[in-house]
Amino acid sequence: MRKINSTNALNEAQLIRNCGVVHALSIIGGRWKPTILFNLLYGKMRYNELLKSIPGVSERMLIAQLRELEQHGLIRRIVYPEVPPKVEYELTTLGKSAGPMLQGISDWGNKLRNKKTATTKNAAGIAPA
Amino acid sequence: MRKINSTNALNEAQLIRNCGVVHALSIIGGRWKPTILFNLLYGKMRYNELLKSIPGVSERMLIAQLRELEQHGLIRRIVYPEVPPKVEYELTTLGKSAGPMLQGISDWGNKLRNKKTATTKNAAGIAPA
DNA sequence: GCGCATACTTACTTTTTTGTTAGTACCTGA
DNA sequence: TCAGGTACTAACAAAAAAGTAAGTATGCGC
Repeated sequence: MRKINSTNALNEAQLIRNCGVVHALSIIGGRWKPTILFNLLYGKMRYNELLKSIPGVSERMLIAQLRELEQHGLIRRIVYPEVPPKVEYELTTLGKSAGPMLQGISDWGNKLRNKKTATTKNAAGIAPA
Repeated sequence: MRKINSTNALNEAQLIRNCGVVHALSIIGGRWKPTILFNLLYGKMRYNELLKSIPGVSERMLIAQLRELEQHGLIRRIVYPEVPPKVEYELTTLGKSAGPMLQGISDWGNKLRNKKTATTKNAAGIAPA
């Protein structure tokens, strides 16, 4: 849980106030949020669909990240009063507005990875597996 | 320290491989890196200058982040063989290439903050301090 | 030979994030 | 009445990130 008076928390709060990047990353950063957002860029998804399409997430983590994204207004939770339950998640306008930025970050990250692979080519010019 | 076989580390490694955003954030994310990079966008800086211009960093943290940025090839460490020592840090080409991306993230973060402030206006239309 | 300045290291503690496991609630159809 | 499907929740444990405090090396000027 967060200790609001730890140096750690105070530093973070101050950086969030002063640095747009830190602020943005506090909202879209973290282990699973980028992947969740990318999934939702293509349209609504149910909880179980997300769970299956993100290899490695635990239910706890998925729910936690969804809750945070919802609190920050990036996604909307749509509950259908059925049994068995049905819940869908979709991006809000704000969430969609993060799309180009995410794409920009993704492009930079991928370019970097390709560059690295290229640099590590062996004599035959074949990138390692 | 990192335990290379923890689920945590394995999940991270897998996401870094598959998601450009996670990959990029593993390099430019974290508490202090964005601020360091922004400082260096304007030119070379000495260790002590960085320390003073980033309120709240400890020496340990600053050094650790500088080392990581150096290892990832975003910055270059220039040592002048003088006494007292003089060390400068500057962005490499790769580091500079992160500039527009950082700006994009920053813009999104700042826009979000302004929007929030605007929404929290009181009846007189004056944003709270 | 002692303190000063710079750029770090090291050992250790606290805080935060992430993961594991075992539940809960609800109605349905067999 | 009992398993099945869906979307969670809660208690706890492990790992990672961040912070604290004290120390190191070097040559210079006094």
